[in-house]
Amino acid sequence: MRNIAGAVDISTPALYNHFKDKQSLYIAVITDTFENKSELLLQALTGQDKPIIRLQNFITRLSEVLHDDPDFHRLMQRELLDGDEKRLRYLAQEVFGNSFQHLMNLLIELKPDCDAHSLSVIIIGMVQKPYELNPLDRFFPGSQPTHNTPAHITKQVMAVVTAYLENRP
Amino acid sequence: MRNIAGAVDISTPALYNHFKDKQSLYIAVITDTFENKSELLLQALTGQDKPIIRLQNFITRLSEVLHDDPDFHRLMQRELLDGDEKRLRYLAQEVFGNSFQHLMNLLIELKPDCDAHSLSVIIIGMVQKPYELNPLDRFFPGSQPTHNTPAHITKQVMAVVTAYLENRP
DNA sequence: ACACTATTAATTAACGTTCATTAACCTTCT
DNA sequence: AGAAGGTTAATGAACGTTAATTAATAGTGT
Repeated sequence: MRNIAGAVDISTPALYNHFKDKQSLYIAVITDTFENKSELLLQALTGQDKPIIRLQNFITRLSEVLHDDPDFHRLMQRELLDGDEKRLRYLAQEVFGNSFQHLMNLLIELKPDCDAHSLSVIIIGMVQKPYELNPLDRFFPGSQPTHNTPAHITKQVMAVVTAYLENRP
Repeated sequence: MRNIAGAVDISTPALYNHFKDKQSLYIAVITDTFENKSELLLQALTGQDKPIIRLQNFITRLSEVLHDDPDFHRLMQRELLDGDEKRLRYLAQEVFGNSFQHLMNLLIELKPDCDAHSLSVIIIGMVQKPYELNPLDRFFPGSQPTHNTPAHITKQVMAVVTAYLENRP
């Protein structure tokens, strides 16, 4: 609370005129941050384009969001680690549930016999992990900063995913 | 420190007979935990089997490790979020660097023209994300506990990866 | 137009906890 | 004798929060 107050140049108790306590300030931050982002993702998934293009738009958008706003990513990871049940349920149902459902529908359109749920999780993992691993990756052999741009990630992920979607067993 | 002391049934100051301070206790925990796991992964990658089988062994092993020891996963995520540069360098170079290098070599064997670094990160993402998303996923539509077993994850990830590896453009 | 009042939002000072850590001392083996 | 490992009590810092007070702003009756 002292740090936040300092960052906006007011005294610590003045914060309490705007937020009841630390918990409700935190929830306000979470709500504001996540609702903006989920709106962006939903747009990409529900456009007028062909399914494969919508998938690509989603991957690009998710990648951009993670790239442009590292705080969003950190906040998400922190919630996944330590969020209590109530907040996680809110995030799952009210914030990201809709996008996740649309992603699954999209994948079923593209490959009717696929396990849409598992595949959705896997795709999110492919996109997000480069950013997550970044602090470690900097010290890995073969690491290049260009590997963490949305364009590069989209290209790589799409290559893998389309190979799977077009694969007729 | 109080909690840890309580968990091993000694008073808090008694901890200081065994660890200089909280920081060095934490580092001891990290070192112990991660060195065990990286050894397991390295074994899977460097066996006598055919490359594709070694890849599958790696995916299975990583999945098992994450599944059987949730504390390992949490510790890893926490380090990625908040670890200072020194600790991250140690983890990258001394603990996981070797495995990462072997994973890249393996992928180049399987698909010489691939971007081994990006693909390695992507594969790790596919395996790890189901566990990472688990707290949220429980509230998603279509979520099933069986989706988080090592066997299921290995199957799904291998299906996607082999489709990409076998894909001849 | 103007005094009166209520609300909002800021300030300084302080309180009560919790936390990691240390000091001083005791017990028990070798 | 002394090293190892335990205890209780105390210390100082950091943290979230409240109390008491004050300055500024908006609304209202005259």
